[in-house]
Amino acid sequence: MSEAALEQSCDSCPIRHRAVCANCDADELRLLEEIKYYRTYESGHPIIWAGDEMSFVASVVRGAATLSQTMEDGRTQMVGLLLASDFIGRPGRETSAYDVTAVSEVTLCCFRRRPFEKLMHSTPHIAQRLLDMTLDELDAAREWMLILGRKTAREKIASLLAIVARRELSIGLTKPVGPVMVDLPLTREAMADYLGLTLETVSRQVSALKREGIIVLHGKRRIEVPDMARLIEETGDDVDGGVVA
Amino acid sequence: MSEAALEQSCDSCPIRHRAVCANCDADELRLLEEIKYYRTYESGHPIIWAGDEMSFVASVVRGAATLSQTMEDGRTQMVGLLLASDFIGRPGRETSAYDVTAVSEVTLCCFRRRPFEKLMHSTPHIAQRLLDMTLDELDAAREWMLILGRKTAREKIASLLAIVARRELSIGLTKPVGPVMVDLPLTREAMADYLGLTLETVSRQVSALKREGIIVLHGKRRIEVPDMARLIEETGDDVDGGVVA
DNA sequence: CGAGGATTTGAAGGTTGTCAAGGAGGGTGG
DNA sequence: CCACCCTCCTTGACAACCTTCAAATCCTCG
Repeated sequence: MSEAALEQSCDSCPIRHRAVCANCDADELRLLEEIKYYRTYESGHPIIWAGDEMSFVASVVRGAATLSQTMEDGRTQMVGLLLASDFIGRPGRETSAYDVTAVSEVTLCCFRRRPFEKLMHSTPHIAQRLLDMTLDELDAAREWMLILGRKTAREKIASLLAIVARRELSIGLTKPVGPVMVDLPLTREAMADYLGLTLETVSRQVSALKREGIIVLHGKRRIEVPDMARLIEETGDDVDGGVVA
Repeated sequence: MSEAALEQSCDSCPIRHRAVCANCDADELRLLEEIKYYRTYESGHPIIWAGDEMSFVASVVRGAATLSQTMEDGRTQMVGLLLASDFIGRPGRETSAYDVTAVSEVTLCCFRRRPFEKLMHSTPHIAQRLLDMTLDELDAAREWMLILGRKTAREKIASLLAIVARRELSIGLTKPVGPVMVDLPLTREAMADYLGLTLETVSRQVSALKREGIIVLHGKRRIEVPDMARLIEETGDDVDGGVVA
């Protein structure tokens, strides 16, 4: 990791209105700024290992990171995909329960843990926002449980693409009609760890969707979805938007 | 469902110190008592359907309920097991995202949703406690993701039994050493819906664990674990307590 | 005792995992 | 500038685990 020396004001922060600080007023922001610092991690590098002491909690400012668990024999399961504005760490807990890894260059806005916890008690705005974000994450985790437990390999792939596409749409990176471009910052192995599959199965199913024209690959990581409705049919979900996250 | 006419005071409530009201002082409890009422559901009966308007949120006082999602073609996945002191509903959301079903006779302590939401804003103790509980649920959901995505059928069964056993231990229903008795309020089908398996596979794996002496059945739903350590070996988890929930 | 649901068990088949080899792309050094 | 290497990806053959389909047994309740 590298220390980003620059002091950056919260006013110009790109995640100011979506992160854990979204509900804070000017005074509260000032308190946060006293305990915050930036840190950048290179793609592929670890941010925290499971069991490590967490000296900070943080917001993802830019880039993507994954949350994963690994069993003794090496089987690993991703349990979260952290994008801009997502929160890392659990107030009140000393150590991380998961591995956190940068999957692209990631910039974090870190808060020293102890002062942050104290601040949470004195400023309900932070705790309120964190509760909302945690409830959203819980819904997302439960949607994943359905995907992991009950969907076929093909449906899993389609679901992952649909979820990422939907998120890109919601941020406004693409228009809601016509072909959608999806930038997947994940290797085949990472996709497999997400979906509870092997990388070979992922590769086969991606190839199948490509053969059938449901997706078009532009390079390995850039995917075009000519017809979003057709992709969503492949997810197995209720067509009229029954999905949560 | 049936209305439980009895007025019950919070003072004698069995979940007083573990539910969403755990952090409340006497004054706050009085406010809660004004908007609370009890309701009982019979085993097998629905409490809420996904998409229904939620007029209340609630704490489970007694019994067990499940949270589940169902796909169009009938595949269902359980995403939560609600036991005594667990919270039902999401403040700020009008409708339920999941089916909630009683799997044993269940008594709920219900709060009308609107007043509860207002109370949450004025009394941080409630929001704080709810945040803690939600973070615990998120950890539990993520543990399930590992189970669903990466474990074998045998490991899944062992994990489910271990989780319920651990929970019974934490409530103090059994002693931490020697044989542990687990009361599983789930049919084989419900277990299957939990673990992302078919009921036949569940039955086969339970039989296998029984044959090998890792568990002893007393009737269909009551399970004895002679040696907890041996069961935990079968879960595939790190032996020295690496599991969260 | 009979009915119906829950559970167990068996046999066959399919989806996904495992093992293995080869291909594509990008960066480095001669 | 090109050969080489490394990583990621693709594809094939086979095996394993789990599901599906089917039937028998157990259990509870009227």
